[in-house]
This record gives sequence, structure tokens and C-alpha cells, in this order.
Amino acid sequence: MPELPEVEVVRQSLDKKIRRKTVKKIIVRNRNLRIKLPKNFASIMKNQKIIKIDRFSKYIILHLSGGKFCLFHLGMSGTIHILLKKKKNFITNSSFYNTPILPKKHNHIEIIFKDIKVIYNDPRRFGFFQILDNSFLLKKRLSHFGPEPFQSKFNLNYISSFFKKKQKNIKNFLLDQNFVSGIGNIYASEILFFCKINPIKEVHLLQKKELKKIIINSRRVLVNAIKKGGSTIRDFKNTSGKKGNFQKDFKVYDREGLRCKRKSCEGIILKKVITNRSTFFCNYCQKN
DNA sequence: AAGAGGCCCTGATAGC
DNA sequence: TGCTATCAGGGCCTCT
Repeated sequence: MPELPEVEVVRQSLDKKIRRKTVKKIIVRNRNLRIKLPKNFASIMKNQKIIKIDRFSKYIILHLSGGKFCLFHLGMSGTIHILLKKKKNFITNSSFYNTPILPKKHNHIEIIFKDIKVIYNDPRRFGFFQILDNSFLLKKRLSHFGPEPFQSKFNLNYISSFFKKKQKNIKNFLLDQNFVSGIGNIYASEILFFCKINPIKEVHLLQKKELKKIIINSRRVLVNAIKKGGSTIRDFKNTSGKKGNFQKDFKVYDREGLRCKRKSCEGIILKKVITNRSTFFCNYCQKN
């Protein structure tokens, strides 16, 4: 599920529901996540007030009242479910992104507040939760990441100097979090469609004009996706509730063999595997 | 140093 | 129906 827009939508939901609330209890069912959950995770979190909920790239950061930070990532298959307490029971709050019916399996962590529960579900366990003891360590943890597309640091100078002496194709770079943070496999294809750039084009061949397009369209695609509530694909079976809507706007992703959506374009969407990730593009308007 | 490839893990789906 | 193979929204590590 989660690229930057989906994570941002989760952040917004959490911000509405748990900011200024105090953790009453933590339930840990499985510590074997991508990074092993520290043994003292529950004791650190307990009685902490959530001061602020930030996001950087695909990471969410909970600012805790004691000065520590809880950073988490949803990996490929992680979802956050928000349950509200009604009388004695917690029930699903379907008005928030990705909180339809709670799956029965893989609910690894529960963060319980007085009247609300936040549940982290993740079948593949590529996600993780970490505690950072202070802002210095938090900063250090995120220091190797490139800027988000929205940041002014993501500009023409930055991109062209980054691309010097580089051999890889542009699709690979959009996925490279050291270059730019937050773009994943879906939005990389979508962004290149708007730029009319072939995903296998080597970055040293890109013209100034094209680099500008990459900046503009990275921002445009992500902003749009956030507005639409993110994308929901391959949703859990037998669930209902609020999903993202951006998947309806996909121009190329998962559209192999279909007609290009660009007006008066005769092209067909092709799928090509680039370093093990499916990549979609129009054979006509993204020829070069 | 940059780039390719493997690996972590479960579940859905396609093909036989 | 039931097997096996393939693929999936990410990112880290190792090897060359």
C-alpha cells in the first residue's frame, strides 16, 4: 500500500484522533518485524502523551511527551486501523483511510488510549517500529535520505549534480530514496507518464527541460494522490469501508495492454520489468 | 563509489 | 480440488 501519499493520509487520520492523547496500554503480539521490536517498547510507550504526529517520506514519527520518538514504517503490506470505543467495545472507524474491517491475522501491535485503539496490521512484516531516544538520534536516523519532492532542496541544481556520472535509468532514481524520498513503484510510473519520459532512459541523457518536468510532476502526482486519499489496490478480501480513490486516476500503473489515456494518443501501455519492479509506460508518448 | 541482485515474509491469483 | 509458480505498494545488505 504505502507510498508517501498513503502514509500522509494515515498521518492525517492519526493526527485527528490521537494527538494530545495518552497511551494507556500497549499490546505486542509479534516482535519479529523487519527490525525486531525492542523488548522495552511497551514500557517506553505506556503513559506517554502523543504530542505531535509527523511524517517524513514513508515514515511516521510520533513525538512522545517524555522527549523520545516512535518512528514507524508500513513496509509493503502494513496498514493502520483506528478503532473507536463504543460502550464497552472497540469498533472499526470506517471514516478513516485504511481502517475497514480489522483482519483476523497479523495484528502485531495495538496502541490503546482511553477511548481509541490504533492497530498495526502487516501480513508480510516488512514494516517496523523503532524508538529514538532524542531528536539528535532521530535526525541521524533520517539523515541519509534525499529530499521529498516538495522541498525546495529538490531543485534543478540538486538533480543535475546528483545525476553527474550516473549510469542508471530514471525509473531507478525515482525509487532511490537517497536521491528523492517518498516515491514508490506506482507513483514512479505515473510521474514519468506526465513527463513523457521513457522509464529506461539513462539520466545523463536527460535535458534540462525534462529535469524540470520531473520536479513539477513529482509534486503534482503526489499532491493529487494525497487529495484523493491515496491509492488502495489489492485490498483485503471481505472488507468494506473507506478506501483511497487515486487508483481510479492511474494513467499507466497496472494498465498493461490498455489504451493510453492521453487525449488523441494512439499508444498502448506496456509493462517492463526494471530491476525486478514492474514498470508501466505508454509506447507512444513515452517513446523517448 | 555505483550498481546489480538477493533477501526478508505472507497471501492472492494464474496455470496446470 | 489442489498443487506449484509468480507476483505484490519497500528497503537493507552484500558483492563486484
